[in-house]
Amino acid sequence: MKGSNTKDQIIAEASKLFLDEGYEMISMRKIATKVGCSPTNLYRHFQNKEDILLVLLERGYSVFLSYIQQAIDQNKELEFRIKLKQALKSYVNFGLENKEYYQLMFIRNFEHFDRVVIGESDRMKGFNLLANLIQEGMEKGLVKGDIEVISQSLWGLIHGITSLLITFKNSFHWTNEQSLIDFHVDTYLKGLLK
Amino acid sequence: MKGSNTKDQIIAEASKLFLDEGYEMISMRKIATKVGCSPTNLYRHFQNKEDILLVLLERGYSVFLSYIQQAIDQNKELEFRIKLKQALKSYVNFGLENKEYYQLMFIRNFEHFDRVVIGESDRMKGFNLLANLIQEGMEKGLVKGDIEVISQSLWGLIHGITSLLITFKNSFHWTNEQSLIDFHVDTYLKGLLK
Amino acid sequence: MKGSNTKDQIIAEASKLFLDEGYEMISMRKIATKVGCSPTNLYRHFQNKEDILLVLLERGYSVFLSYIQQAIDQNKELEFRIKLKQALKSYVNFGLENKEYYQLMFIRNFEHFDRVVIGESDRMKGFNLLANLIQEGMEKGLVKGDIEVISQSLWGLIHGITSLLITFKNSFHWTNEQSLIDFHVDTYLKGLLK
Amino acid sequence: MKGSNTKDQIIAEASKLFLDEGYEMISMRKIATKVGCSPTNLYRHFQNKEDILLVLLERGYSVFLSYIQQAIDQNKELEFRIKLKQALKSYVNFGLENKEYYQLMFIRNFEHFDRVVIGESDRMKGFNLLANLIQEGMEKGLVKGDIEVISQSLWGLIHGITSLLITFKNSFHWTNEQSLIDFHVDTYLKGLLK
DNA sequence: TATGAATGAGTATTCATTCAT
DNA sequence: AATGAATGAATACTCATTCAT
Repeated sequence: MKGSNTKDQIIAEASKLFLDEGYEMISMRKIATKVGCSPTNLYRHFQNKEDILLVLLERGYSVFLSYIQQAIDQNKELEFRIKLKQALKSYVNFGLENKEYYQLMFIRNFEHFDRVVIGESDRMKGFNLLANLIQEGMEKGLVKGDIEVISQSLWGLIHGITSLLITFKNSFHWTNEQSLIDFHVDTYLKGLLK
Repeated sequence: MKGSNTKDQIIAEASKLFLDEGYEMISMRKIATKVGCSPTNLYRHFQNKEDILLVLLERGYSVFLSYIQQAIDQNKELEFRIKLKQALKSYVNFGLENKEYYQLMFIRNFEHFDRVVIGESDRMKGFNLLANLIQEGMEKGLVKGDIEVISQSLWGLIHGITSLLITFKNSFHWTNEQSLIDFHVDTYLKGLLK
Repeated sequence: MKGSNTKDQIIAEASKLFLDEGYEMISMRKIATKVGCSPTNLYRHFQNKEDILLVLLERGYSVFLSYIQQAIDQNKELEFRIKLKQALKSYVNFGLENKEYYQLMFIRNFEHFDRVVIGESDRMKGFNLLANLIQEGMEKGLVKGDIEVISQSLWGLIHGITSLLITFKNSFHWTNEQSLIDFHVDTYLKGLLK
Repeated sequence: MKGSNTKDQIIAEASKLFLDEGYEMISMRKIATKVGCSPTNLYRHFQNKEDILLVLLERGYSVFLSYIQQAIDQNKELEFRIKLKQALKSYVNFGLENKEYYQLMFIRNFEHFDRVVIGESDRMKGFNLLANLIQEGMEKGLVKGDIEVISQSLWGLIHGITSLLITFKNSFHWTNEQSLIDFHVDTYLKGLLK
């Protein structure tokens, strides 16, 4: 009828496997076995292994952007501090709710794959949404400093907590996730704003 | 000193290769070629490929701890804020000056390798040095809150900026590194400290 | 006429591909892509890949025989030397004007394909037309010697120049084709005929 | 001690297989099986499949040149006609005594393999030895015409009989090989000389 | 301290072909 | 008359590793 079911299955299994064991450790055979089809059949749906990753990344970026955009849209009319905080939390939540995507998009670096560079601009789009917010804060006199420095620092702030929670999710004793994130963002914003 | 020269060469070449192309992409043959010896010879010095990584991680943790410890020792007598800031900056500098180690220790996750778990306690030691500092700040009344939450947030803060600078060192236009780090830490500490 | 258009297209594309890259290098998928249909569809028109080759060879032999026969018919009443020369030139021209067929029929050897043996008798028919001519020459007292030896030598003569011109058409600097062939045949016939 | 025995074995088995079934039909596995070693081991001795072919061709060209050169050297002082005939027969004999080499060098065309082009110049060397002989004949007034045309025609003469005897060795009833070759060359030379 | 020879298991990928529609 | 989905078997090649020397 609509999209092939197998293709979706492949994406689902591949993203799980890629996160759990790493892209290079996963063979087409392993994916096929999980999906329950022949390795050959994977090539009906994707040009090659890299192509699976590419499609995965594209989906990831699209979901990512919708997270950020939605947070900004929903809090349009609210106070700047709240709007900014919600956007930052949205970023972290995207990561925690989509660990596979986050890892592939922001922790691993696939730029040596030529075709993956496409994704770069998508990563940029998300970054720019953040930068625009900061710009707004500066215009309102709530934020001071170099907009590039501030944006990059903010990215570091939220990437740090997100990636740690993903990478060491099992090997470190984390306090309650949401309080940690709240504290993290609040503390930084207390220093940044006004 | 003691260890053979070849062994050091192997570690040097392996760590470069592991960072540049990823642990899984590097074969024993590639390492041997770089070192200029036979693949077989690697096995005289290391049990297997995983063992090279293990030794590498051990060295990395040792260097890492010395960075943090030194920062704390050197600023023992200074104001708490400065001491803390220097410790945090030390962490970041360790990463930037030892990108290979940092990536293997904090960005990649090798916990599926049984023997690597040993390293966990070393990572913990570094974390505890930080936590002790916070403890000191709390005792002095300069910091308030849950010590675990604060330590983890602080780790997120500095891991974020460090890992971004390493992972996307070529594919993102960064502002001046040191000013960025200064701003990053200062802003957060402004919010954290009394 | 009768056969579907697709079947002709398949034969046309397949023979080009087989010559350019070799029978083994060409996959059903490549043929299908060139034709612009699905690989599956090839099997509606041919039993399998070998069958495509077989049909191709059959067509080739039929064209081949018509070349030789026509040369003989058209020069029936002329002097023997001219008749023979025209027949020989016809052979060469068949090759040069049908390089794909010539290569498959006379340069490659597909006798390990059971079904291809059928073609053998066709190759024989062409050979026999030549032998008959020689027979005629012997009866007229113009040619002397063992008819088998002469026929085989003649075949070698024209096969040599034809196959070289086809196989090394790009990698050797040939003089003018037709003068070369004329010289080739004339020189030999000068030695052969009375 | 001297050269690895396995390498020679590989070359021996590969050349047989390449002739019998064709380069493309032969897999590394098949070669390894014949040799009695693992497929992997082939890669210790050759970079890849193409490299086996390349080494084979190089050996072939070297043997080929020695055949021709020897014939010329040995008959240096003899009458031109005999010298030329011996050179031509040498060419044919090289083919018949080294069918695998001849097929790979003169019947198949591997020029789409970049590295094989090297061989081109070697093929040229053999051709030039022939051309030089003709040149000598022309200087002695025994041969008349365009030297290029004559050389190419001569090549066609001997390639034709050689390649037919190799390609259709089993599927055609040949008269006695040596008488056929003698007749073939003699007839042509009768037309060519004086 | 080092290496050349070797291998079993694995890699991504392509093959000719079939089947249900 | 044609196709999309699928596959088992094969392809060239690379892997980490071992063993005899």
